[in-house]
Amino acid sequence: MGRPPCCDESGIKKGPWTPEEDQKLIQYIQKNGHGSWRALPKLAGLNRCGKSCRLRWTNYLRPDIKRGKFSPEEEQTILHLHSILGNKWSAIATHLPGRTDNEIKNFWNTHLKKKLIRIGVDPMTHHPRMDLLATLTQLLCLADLTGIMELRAWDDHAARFLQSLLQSPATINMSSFSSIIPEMKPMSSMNTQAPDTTTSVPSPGLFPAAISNAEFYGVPEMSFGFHQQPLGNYIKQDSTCNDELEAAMSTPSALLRDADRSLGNGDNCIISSNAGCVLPPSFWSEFFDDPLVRGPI
DNA sequence: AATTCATTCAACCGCAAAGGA
DNA sequence: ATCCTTTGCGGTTGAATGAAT
Repeated sequence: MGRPPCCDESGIKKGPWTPEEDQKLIQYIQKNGHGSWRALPKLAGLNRCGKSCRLRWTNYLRPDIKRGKFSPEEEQTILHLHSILGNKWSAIATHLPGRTDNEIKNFWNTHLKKKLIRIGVDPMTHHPRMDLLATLTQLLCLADLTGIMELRAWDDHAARFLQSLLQSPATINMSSFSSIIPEMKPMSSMNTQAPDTTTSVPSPGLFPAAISNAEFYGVPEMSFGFHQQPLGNYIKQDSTCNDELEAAMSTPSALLRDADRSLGNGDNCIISSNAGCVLPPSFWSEFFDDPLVRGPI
């Protein structure tokens, strides 16, 4: 025999709460506090189990609950904390006043997770989807795109970005990124150990230095550090970035647009730096304000 | 206008942790 | 140390709603 469910008593109501039930619960708690949740329903005159009452109060009726859409700042905080804490919704909720763990969990599952997938980032590890990137690079190598590029049907930046990808070895390196975005710091300039790029599967979460830099409340920096090793055949870490690529990646928006064009306006865009770095909040503001990233919500 | 499909989110379930006897 | 009860958490479900056909 397994453990009986908490609400197996006959006649105990389940499902959506009525306004009358809400009122009873609010009035009781305001007058007496919740006390023992198990005892509460009887005392409050509710035909519900204690668990259901607790859930209704903490997720909906509590007076300090904040309602409405999540702000971009809240989005950033959730993304950041999730990259460190994983699916610890209650822990994440403690950093977002007025938001419940349930609300954050729902928001994650219905919006943020999809958004990360759309831009080619694994929502669990917060690393780029290397399988997608590998496929893209293979496709680019297989496809004869010379004609298209000569027609200049795309803008120069996109075409040059593609060209640079197709070069073997291509030339992208982290020092170039830091010159593109002024506030961005290469990991190598920080007092940290470089990530282990010999492993094909990146360790979950952010690089240690990025974590230690993250002061949750101020959200001073967001990490954008990825392992580069699986791309090693195509992108060499110790070579220099060409000017065209720098220009193409001058802003997050441009970077995304170019990536999207490279894919032929597909759903998945891939952004990759080939070494760890830390980006300032301003980067992410623009990043997630971009209609291409935001998508139809 | 009717039907189907997709999305959202409140609520539930089961498990684990915490706390008290 | 062990058992039992209560509380909290995370995953999942399904009704309601909106969008597409």
